[in-house]
Amino acid sequence: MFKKVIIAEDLDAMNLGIQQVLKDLNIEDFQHSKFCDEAFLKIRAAIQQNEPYDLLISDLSFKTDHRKSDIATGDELVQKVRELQPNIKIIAYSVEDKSYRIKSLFNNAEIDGFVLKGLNSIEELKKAINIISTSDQIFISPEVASALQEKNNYEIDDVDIKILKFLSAGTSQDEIIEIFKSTDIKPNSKSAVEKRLSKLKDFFKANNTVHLVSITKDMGII
Amino acid sequence: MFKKVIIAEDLDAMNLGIQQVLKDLNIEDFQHSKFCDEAFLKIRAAIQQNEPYDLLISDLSFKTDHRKSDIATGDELVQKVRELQPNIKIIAYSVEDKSYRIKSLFNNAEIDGFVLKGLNSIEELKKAINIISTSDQIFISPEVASALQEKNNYEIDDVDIKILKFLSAGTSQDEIIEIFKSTDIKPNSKSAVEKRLSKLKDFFKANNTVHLVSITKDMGII
DNA sequence: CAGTATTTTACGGAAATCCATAATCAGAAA
DNA sequence: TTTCTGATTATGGATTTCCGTAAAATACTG
Repeated sequence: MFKKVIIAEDLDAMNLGIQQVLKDLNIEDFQHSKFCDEAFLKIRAAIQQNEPYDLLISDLSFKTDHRKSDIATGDELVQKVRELQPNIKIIAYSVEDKSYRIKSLFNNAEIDGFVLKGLNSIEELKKAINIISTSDQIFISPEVASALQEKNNYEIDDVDIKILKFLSAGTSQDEIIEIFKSTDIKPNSKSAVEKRLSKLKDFFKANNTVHLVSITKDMGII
Repeated sequence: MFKKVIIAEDLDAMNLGIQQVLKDLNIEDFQHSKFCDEAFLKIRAAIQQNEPYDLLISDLSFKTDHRKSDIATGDELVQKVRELQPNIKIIAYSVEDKSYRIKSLFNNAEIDGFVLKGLNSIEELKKAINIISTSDQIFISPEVASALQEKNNYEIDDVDIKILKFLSAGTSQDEIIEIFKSTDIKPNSKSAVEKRLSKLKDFFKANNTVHLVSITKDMGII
């Protein structure tokens, strides 16, 4: 079982629930952080003191802080922690149920577990901790387990996401092309951007650009 | 102080926090529901048994249920409860920080308090309960208090929202006009819809329709 | 190197939208 | 009734997006 655990979660009411889980599992040594960068600093300090954490339990969405913080989202935190301490176990604990984002957490940050905050998430969190502490298996809440099986035949790349983000920020296609040209982004012709958009609309079954942006916003891609 | 309280909140981990608050305030008689319609039925039953609730603490967003439910969101719940039992006190307890939606809760459902889930929301919830139980004042978390002061000089009406919703669902302007004509919605000419859109873009400082839908989605209007 | 495939770019017409102006209509006031 | 006012509708042209086709550039293969 894990000896030393850190929790990154900003909602105080939610923190109580997680701490209850750890107490039930007889894990005494845990800290929690309400801010992403604070959590990161604690993890780094623990490594330097030769007493690294075994487990990070992290929320994904944090209230945007008044002070400007280096790490704003749980996704970033998890990513950076994985780079800093490759052997730490990570559980994401979130209401996020968009398969695209969950899959990306497993693939990119190589998290070990994903627990969906929900009606019985406390029990699920316990189960996740048990499984992950005793084996190298991953855990994922049953409601979203299908996310990992979906195979995206078509891969959405960085440029696609850039285009979508610009569109949702009110940039016209022509302006996007200008920006791409001036910042040396590879395919920057009118037709290239148009073709990408058309592929995206096809992929997401969107009737038009407005619809496309609406869908991808809902999915949490942008 | 309140004698009988009901909580509508689906996340089990969050429930623990709220219950802690009630215990701290020596409120013994409370129930919680994980589903909106369940909460509504309990409130109605309590009235029929002549033991109505004094206070409803409700979340706003609920996981969409597998079973189809009559009441899907906290907004609806709060609205219906207010109609059913006008004298009940209602506190909304949510991460929602969009001023438009908060204002609408106070104006339409006449909630008595709004507590923003956050770093210190447990203390705020206590304070809210204290204030509301002893007076007819309203309570609103300081971070979002400004929501009530903003005066929208321009009022967005139902038709505006219908248009925005259709747009974000991929309906073209022409199709919207068709739909409006066939369902007898008052201004249903091409130019009327265009004019409304242009006003909306002006109001929300949107560069184009994609931007407009993106902004209004972010604001929680659609 | 020649030949083939894939990607990127170019072009052009159709469709949709954007936007300003003018005509029409309905209700209120004179 | 007439006149005024504001709201709705109509019209037309500029701009943007949409979408297919084709040329050009690049990569890949034997």
